[in-house]
Amino acid sequence: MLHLKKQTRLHLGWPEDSHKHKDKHKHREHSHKDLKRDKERGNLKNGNSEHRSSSEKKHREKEKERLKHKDKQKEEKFRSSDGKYRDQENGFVSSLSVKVEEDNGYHQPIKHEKPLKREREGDDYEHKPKKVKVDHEKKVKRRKQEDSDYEEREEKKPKKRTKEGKKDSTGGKKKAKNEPQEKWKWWEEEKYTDGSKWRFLEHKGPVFPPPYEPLPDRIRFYYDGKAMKLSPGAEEVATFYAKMLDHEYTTKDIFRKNFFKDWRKEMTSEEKSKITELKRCDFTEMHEYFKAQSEARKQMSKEEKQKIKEENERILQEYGYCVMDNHRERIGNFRIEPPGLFRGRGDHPKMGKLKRRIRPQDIIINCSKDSVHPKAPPGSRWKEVRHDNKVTWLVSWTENIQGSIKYIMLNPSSRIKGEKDWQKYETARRLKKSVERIRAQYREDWRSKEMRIRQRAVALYFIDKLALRAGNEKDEGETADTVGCCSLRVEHIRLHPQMDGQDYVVELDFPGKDSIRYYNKVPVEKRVFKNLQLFLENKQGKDDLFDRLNTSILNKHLQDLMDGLTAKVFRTYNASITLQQQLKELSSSDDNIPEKILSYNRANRAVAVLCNHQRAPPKTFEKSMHNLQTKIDEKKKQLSAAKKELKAAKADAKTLRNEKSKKAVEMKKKAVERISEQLMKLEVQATDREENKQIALGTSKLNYLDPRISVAWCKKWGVPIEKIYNKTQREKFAWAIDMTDEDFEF
DNA sequence: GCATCGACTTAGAAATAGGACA
DNA sequence: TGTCCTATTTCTAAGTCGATGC
Repeated sequence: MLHLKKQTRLHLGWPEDSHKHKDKHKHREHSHKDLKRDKERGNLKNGNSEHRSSSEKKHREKEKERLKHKDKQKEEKFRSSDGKYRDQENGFVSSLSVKVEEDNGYHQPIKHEKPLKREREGDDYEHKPKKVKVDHEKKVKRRKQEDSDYEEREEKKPKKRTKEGKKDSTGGKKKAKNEPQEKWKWWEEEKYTDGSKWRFLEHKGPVFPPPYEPLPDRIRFYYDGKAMKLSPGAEEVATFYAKMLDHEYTTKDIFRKNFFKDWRKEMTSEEKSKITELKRCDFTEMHEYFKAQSEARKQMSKEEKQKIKEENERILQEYGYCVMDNHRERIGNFRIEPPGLFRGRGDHPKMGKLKRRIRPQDIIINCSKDSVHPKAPPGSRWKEVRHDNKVTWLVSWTENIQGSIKYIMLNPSSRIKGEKDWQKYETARRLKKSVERIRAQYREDWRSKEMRIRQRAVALYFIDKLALRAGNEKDEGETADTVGCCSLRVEHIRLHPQMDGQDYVVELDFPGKDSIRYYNKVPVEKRVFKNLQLFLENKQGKDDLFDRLNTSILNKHLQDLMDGLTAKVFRTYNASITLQQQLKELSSSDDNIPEKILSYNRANRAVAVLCNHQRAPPKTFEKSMHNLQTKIDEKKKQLSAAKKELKAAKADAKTLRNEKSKKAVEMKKKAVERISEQLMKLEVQATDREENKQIALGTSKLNYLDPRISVAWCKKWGVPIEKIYNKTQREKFAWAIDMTDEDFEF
């Protein structure tokens, strides 16, 4: 059983490994600290474990025992202190002021405009009985039928657009809210097979951030201690910095340097000649002003807050939805990113640079030719309006930091996202069928005569076993120095023929995505170890470990092994299969709902550890733990008092020997049991929270775990789905919730 | 074969909402 | 009713991977 202990990296289901290295693979730790913890607490149960304890009772006793002796030692930090990786300490960021949009020539929500044309979900859609799969022929037939339906519908469109649209301007949301049963089951329909993403797309375009509002005259900027009025352009950029004064970013040299350089570009020549050093600038008055503003916002009356809320809701209704193929779908991010200072993660060479304001002439609109095109704000034009139904985005622009394209796309609850998500898990399930063959293949390849094949095989082993990311090459100097599997360098790996009583231990230590540190010591098979030794020969720290490999080569090979297979499918597969295995092992019919949920969270946590999903400990973590501890202490006192009372009652019963006193004993006994139970729950909660301190569950839940596993589990064990998925998550996974039976197997 | 681009998914932090509690 | 926490939502950076062009 998985005991109440710190989570360690799981051992995935590896038959070949287990028969060859049974004992060694027990220790697939996540870090030094986990290694230590494991030693202290025994290993996390793994998928192949032969030591599954059968009794839940035993488990609970052990749990209690462990809790009693819980090691209070502070956790060793995941991150190294050499500044190479992201410091996850949260700094405070002063929030931007919220302003009501004004007409500045930019797009802003316009009241009482012609309402968005909306055809209710299901208007034309013929509801079909629930089913999980449709066979191919049927699918094609259906899609064809739909296409002709579509054409018919499209013909009717213009009329509806003007008439019905107006009539239905505000009713849509209410209707949707009141009648959730009307939700469109896109998963019962056919997918497009021609590569197109939609047939009809209509939307209102993006919402621009409010224009810059100059500071009141009383708020001054000081240079060399002297007040100085800045030009509006320079002042705006200065406010970006002023707002971040409390943030750790402003202590970083690169950030300051980049900011100052870009700021000077916005200055008048006079300002430029005066302001030559950042350290002589004093933004504190501005900073205080924004802090006061944010405070004032918090102090707003209920009515004021309500008004803002209503206004936001109105904007959401108007701009937050589009019509795609006859269905009103929620847009994910319909607001244009406001200007500010770039917050790159880790040691990002561009942090602090000015992220410029996006104007309508920067924007490309994508919509149907025959839709009502979004209007550019008065006095402006879009860069382009195109009609590309081979893509899913509605709006795009090029950002000025990396020169990359940003998009406005649909919400995860939309058909277009959901279909893709579903497909992703189906690919992972196909991998399940092929994984043994693929593993056998790469094991064979470890012995290849060709170096490139050996490298490919060892890299794939890491991707499979450790759920590493592929690791594309990155532009040096343009982004933070992070790596994935294929881009690992010599400096990221150490080989230990023997370590902590284990043979062939590989120590991995590198900055991964978002500069999150990956640290792991893992015993590998001898052949892998020998290969790694070979790869390292005559190389320096900065050299690539896999110099004959890149993600393109790897993915091409994977494509040959299985249709649709890429490196990231392994992460999805291993995450989902781990969840399923863990849920099987941890769930017990003896458990009550909270205990079952705890098991679920543990299974989820096992995946998060596997995928190295870390988070900064919440700012209030220590405090909240302290509060919980206080509750526990109080409960303990209560328990000892109850025990005393029980003892006294027993003594009474012994002397009195009557029914009443016997009853009293029973009552007191029950009280003791009840309080014990409550205490245990609190302690479990504390452990759960402690275990979660630096682990983020959300990412895996949202992106890696086939929701059907969770839905099936909920159904099987009678756990309400709401306990596992919140509203947003239920919307995203509506397809899985609707189609999954309790016997679903990933 | 490579560099670059474009589209899309995955990611943690920050902002905000809302519920528990005094 | 206000305050404090936690949970949820929003935001946008940072990945993956296929297409394209030379």
